[in-house]
Amino acid sequence: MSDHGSGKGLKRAQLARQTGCNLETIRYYEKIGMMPEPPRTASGYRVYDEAHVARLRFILRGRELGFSIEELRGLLRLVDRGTQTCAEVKAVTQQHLAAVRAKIVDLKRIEKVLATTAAQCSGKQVPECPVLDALAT
Amino acid sequence: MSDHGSGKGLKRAQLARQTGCNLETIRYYEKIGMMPEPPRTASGYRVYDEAHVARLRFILRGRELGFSIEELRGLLRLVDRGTQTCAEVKAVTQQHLAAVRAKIVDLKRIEKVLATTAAQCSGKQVPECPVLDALAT
DNA sequence: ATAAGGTCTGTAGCAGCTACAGGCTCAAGA
DNA sequence: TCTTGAGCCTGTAGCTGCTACAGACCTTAT
Repeated sequence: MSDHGSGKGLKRAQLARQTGCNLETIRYYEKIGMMPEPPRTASGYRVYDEAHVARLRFILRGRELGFSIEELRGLLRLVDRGTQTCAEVKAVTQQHLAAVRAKIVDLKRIEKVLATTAAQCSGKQVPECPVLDALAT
Repeated sequence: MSDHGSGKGLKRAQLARQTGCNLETIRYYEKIGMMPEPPRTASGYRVYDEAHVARLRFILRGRELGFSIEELRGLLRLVDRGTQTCAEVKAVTQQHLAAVRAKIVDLKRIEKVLATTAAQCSGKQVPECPVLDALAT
């Protein structure tokens, strides 16, 4: 009763390899309901198909773009419902885009402080340091 | 045997107010060794002085600038040793600056993808959406 | 005397994974 | 056939940096 890999199904490690996802993360996404529970072999091994590959790719790509799990859950709900509209998806995306832009602004502010402060450092073997002064402010 | 607030010492809530730090975070910083254990009143209340205020401000400012706890621990070790040099501090700072810049680059890339994709959305009540296509890629 | 507030402790929770330990199962070699 | 080693299974603990309780004590005001 062996179910060795010549059929169409993928085992977890194969899915991981195909998508570049960490092995354990796949199980995690299943646990939190982002990935559907796949069918199992008689001995309990998970068996994935192309739809699983596509969904996992979707999730990973979304994460790469910085969507939170909750945001992705929202998008996936729309997709799963099958009645999503471009308008709905666009709204989620633009909200996320705004958050990304805000983060960029924040980091640029930080960058400026760090850069100008570090530029004032003598870099010498002396105890006085403008960075410490800046932090002590 | 009351130790009410007319002396120089601050209680935890007062330190929190003076620094803008969350009440519980102070205890957390103590637990992880970022803040020294302050003296206590006879009944066990923590009593802080100006040095504690300065140190907490240092930590909070560092966090604001995105230094990790470990990075700050490094800086504080240098400071506590009392023999830090400008060169040492500068090294930590520039390393962090590089990380911040890398994050900015990353977010800008993300921003571009999101912006250009969202710009292609019709925003209509139709199921097709370029964002979903982009995610499915 | 008592009620309301502050403080104390330890512990659990958040995001988003990642990494075990301990036990099956499976394919292949001796 | 037996055994070895890899792979899979489960549950749970760890990571970062907090934040928020619960339940017990202390302090202050009335």
